[in-house]
Amino acid sequence: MARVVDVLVPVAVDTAYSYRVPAGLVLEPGSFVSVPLGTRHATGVVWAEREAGGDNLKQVAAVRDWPPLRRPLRDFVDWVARWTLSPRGMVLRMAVRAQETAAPPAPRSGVVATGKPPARMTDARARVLAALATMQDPQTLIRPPAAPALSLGERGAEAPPTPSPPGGGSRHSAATEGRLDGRPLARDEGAPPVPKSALAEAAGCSVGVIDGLIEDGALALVEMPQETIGGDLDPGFGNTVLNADQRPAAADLAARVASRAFSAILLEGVTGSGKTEVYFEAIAEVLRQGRQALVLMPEIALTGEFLDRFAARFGARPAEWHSGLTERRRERTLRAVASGEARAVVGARSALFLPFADLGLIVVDEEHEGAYKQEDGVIYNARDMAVVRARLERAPVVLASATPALETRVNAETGRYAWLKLPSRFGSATLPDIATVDLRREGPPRGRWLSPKAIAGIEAALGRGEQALLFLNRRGYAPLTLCRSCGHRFECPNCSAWLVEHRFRAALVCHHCGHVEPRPKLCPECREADSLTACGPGVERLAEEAALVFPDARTLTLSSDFPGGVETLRRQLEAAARGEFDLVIGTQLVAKGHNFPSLTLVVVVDADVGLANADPRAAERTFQLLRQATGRAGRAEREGHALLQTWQPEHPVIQALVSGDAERFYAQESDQRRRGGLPPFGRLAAIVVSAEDKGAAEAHARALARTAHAMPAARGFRVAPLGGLPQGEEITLLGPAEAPIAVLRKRHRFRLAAKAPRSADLQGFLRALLAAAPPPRGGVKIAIDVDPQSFL
DNA sequence: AGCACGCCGACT
DNA sequence: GTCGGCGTGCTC
Repeated sequence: MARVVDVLVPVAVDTAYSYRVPAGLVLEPGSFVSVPLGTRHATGVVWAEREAGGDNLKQVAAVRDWPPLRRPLRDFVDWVARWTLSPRGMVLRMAVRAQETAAPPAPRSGVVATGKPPARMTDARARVLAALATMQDPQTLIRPPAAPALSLGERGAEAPPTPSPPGGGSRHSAATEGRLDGRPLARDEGAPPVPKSALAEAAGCSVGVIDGLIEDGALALVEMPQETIGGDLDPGFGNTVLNADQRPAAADLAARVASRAFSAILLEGVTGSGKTEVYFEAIAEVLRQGRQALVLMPEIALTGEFLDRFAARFGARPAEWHSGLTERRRERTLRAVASGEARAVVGARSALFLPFADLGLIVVDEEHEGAYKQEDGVIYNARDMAVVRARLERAPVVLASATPALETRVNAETGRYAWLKLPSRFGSATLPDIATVDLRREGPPRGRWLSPKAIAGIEAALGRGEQALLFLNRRGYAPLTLCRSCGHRFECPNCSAWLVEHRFRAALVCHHCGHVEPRPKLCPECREADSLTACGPGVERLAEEAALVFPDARTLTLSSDFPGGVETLRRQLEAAARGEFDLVIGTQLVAKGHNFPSLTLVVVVDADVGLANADPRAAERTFQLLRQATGRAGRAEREGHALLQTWQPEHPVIQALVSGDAERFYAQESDQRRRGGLPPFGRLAAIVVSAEDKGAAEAHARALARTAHAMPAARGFRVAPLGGLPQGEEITLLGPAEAPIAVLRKRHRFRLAAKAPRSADLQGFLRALLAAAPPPRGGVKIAIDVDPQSFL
């Protein structure tokens, strides 16, 4: 009887294929193998072994010498595939993509002095030798240039050396040497080698000069050990003094890590309460155990500040994982993660699929963030999948947030998650006091957006040498453009949303689908010239007003669509944090990005933005965003204030912000949603919607799409007739992470939405559904009973 | 996801 | 006459 293995291939198929194992080939579940697939070969993973014969099967072509995919990760792939209704191969693809695309690491080399004088001496050559002598002098040497503390690719080379922890210098080499794939290294006995590029920069010459010296025999090129990635972390490096709230929370988390068992914990703490320090203690415990920690971040691009804090606490930076890594760095990081060398990884949601050797903790920072949702391909919410992975790895998972998602709070209230609260700010800082400005009575004059109260507040803050933030979550110049003569409104041809004027770019832009058109001179409807009016403010327009009202203030306007990209944004945020600007104007990215030590006043220019959305989650979202934005004010010894400009000061969200009573707000909010027939939280559903006209149905579906959270494989479901609906109506079914997955039309027909997971499960489910309950006139309402935490 | 096969429009 | 568009269907 021939041996047979079932191999899952990273393509869009759900079943593992069977292959015959040639004699002498050693395979185990998790082994990476090359198998023939159609006309080509693919690298797949052995999912199961069998003894049964299969004579007409193709053969496994080869084994790859990659470390096998461990059981918990294989189980995770299966679980996520079922949950998201995706083919298992597509989920596997996410877990092995790194291996497939990564380039082998480039050998690192550096130069050392041979002591032999060069045949000819020039100015540049002298500078090189002098620079090398300085860089290799043990007196001036703080850390070798291969400093493992510097893990970020582009920055690694030029970043200043970090002081080494006491007794840490030798620890570094001990940690790096043993693990270099067994490759022999030309080790220099005394001075550490210096990379050519670094030496050239230090000497102020080109690499050519160094090559000349090597040619001459004055310098020698030697191989250097690879830098460590995410390793060399010291749990006792920068011990922090915790306050009375933090201490028990940190001890609780550390104990959970020590117990090596699964648990899910909501770590809820107001902005500035020191959540990060608390979960750092859990990471410290992971390091003491010699295991690995994963920290998920919603926006990895803007986490420079976090990396610095991490380095200050543990003596080195963690490994980073996100889409911006180069191929080589990706490969190095992957090896470090798989071998266990990388003890801590900070990453975007894709890091959840990394092949950790021994994962001891997952932290999901800012767990309420929408950025955790993957919206194409395999649709999932990384926050929920993190809980699943943690369970499979038998590790605790910490969900950290100042403003948890409603469903996470419900899970904490019902005891499904443990709940740690940090009620007060760190040190002497207190939460900012929040007041409203009633735009009906004390608003600005027509065409202006800053109320007298806001202006007075800003002037006072600037007068004291403090910073003020104007927060308006609306990009562009004006959200609506209309014709004064005929009333024509500019709408998007694709999605019927208003087109937003961007004056810097001289364009009208749809923020929904990205459609862009130039701003015309004439009204396209009535051909009238100069009749187009901008209505309402965006940050660009606010910047215009601020320049008028505060001509002397150093003002910075930030918006995610400004040219220059992430790097520019990061630099500007850092400059603002250093106090190089008096007045910062920005969209939600300033609410999240950074701490501003001298910021004492936040003016929310239009607190009603977002409240009018059809999105049933609008209130929750607005509460989270404004609480975060206003929380930027007041640090350390200075008191913070916030002003909310609003047309509806009595609105529950505004009231909750002013009173600071989050508890009551969350309670009201979940009550209200239950009464509105929305799925009770903690048991989220895929929803099929229906309404009078197609446009409204779609709008409603889209809004609900933002609310539903996940969908299991076709488990129990209920069908209820709506009745009395017009013929020809479309009904949209929502799936994992709130994506529309199918549109039901008329009677038994349905088509999958563009982004729908293409699994047999889903199609079979829909067919079964429609067969079991033929839609009544007009349509059906389908609620798929989903419990995203049903695994607990 | 790839990659084949397959059946209709404008080009060397 | 063929090169090539991307629609459909399959991969042990």
